[in-house]
Amino acid sequence: MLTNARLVYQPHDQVRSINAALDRAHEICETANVRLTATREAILRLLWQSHQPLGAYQLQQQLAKITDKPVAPPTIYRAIEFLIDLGLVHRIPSLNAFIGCPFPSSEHSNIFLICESCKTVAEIADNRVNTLLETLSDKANFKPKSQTVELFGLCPNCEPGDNNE
Amino acid sequence: MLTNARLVYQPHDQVRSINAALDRAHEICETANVRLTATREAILRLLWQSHQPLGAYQLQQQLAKITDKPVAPPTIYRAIEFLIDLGLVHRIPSLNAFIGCPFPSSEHSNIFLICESCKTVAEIADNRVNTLLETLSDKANFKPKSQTVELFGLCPNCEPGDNNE
DNA sequence: AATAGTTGTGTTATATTATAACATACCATT
DNA sequence: AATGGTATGTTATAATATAACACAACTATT
Repeated sequence: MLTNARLVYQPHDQVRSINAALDRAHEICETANVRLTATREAILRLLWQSHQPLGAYQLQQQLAKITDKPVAPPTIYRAIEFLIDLGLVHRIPSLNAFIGCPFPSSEHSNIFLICESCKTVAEIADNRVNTLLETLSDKANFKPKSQTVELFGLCPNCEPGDNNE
Repeated sequence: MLTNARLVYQPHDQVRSINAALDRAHEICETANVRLTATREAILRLLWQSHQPLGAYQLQQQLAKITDKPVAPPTIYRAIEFLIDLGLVHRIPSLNAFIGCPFPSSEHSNIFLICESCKTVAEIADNRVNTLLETLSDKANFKPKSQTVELFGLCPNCEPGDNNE
């Protein structure tokens, strides 16, 4: 099982992990022979900085603060699309929002743990889920291509009682 | 495993199954001591008739055809919310659309098989998925309350080659 | 059957999310 | 510096969803 739950739910060295991730993103773009432009990188950074998913218009506002040159929705959506195609960002359909993918490049199954209280989202990848879903699809003669799994509930920090030990 | 896949993917007696389902819906409402008004029932019927999920504005259009008295979005959304709360209808977040639940009242896990070609949606309920997701949540100290699982792919009728035998 | 309380709908306006269409700028290669 | 591809700017608008308040309809009790 692959997960960023510990990272998300506990304090850690944000800057360092983000820089490492950005390096990784640059590599990925180089390999794919596409450009991680300033706007795209800025949006990726914002999404990775936030453990809460951000909507397109939230991203627009945040960008405005940093770059003083306001950016219009189409640009935001185009950058997001670019990042999603590379597997660097995920869309969370039930929230109309986006979040940085903690383990890009790994083939995985997009299981999101969405905290209904603090809105924090962690991600899990687990092959057993894929396997099981494929088995079930098979029985229905359905050929799955991709999937989204969203769990709504309470993260350890918001769960009353025995918190994250 | 509970599923309506066969029903969705193969021709069957629509009218009869819908009437049975509506009877069931009336029962449920009676039990819950709430009212299945004309608008609500009409929307439920439309959703059950369609194996493709319908958006709120599509429902509005379809309703307009039947009732000649046009209904505004808030009414549509209110009816949908009502039906969702009763478990008679599901929202499919990635499509911003709604679909009738084939097995209301059963506690289940909302696994949607969404055909990318014909847009048909079948539903599966399977406890193993729930169990597995609960196990994974546990490891991350996450307490799940509800979930949505969406699979995108091809239904047997759209899958090239060996079709639904 | 009148009343009061609750629930449902009508109505208007508007918020929020997302995209279409076309123009311009940027960047790499020749 | 001309070309072709990629990225962004710009304007307008589509599509989805909700807020706020008024009115109507149903329900239960008198």
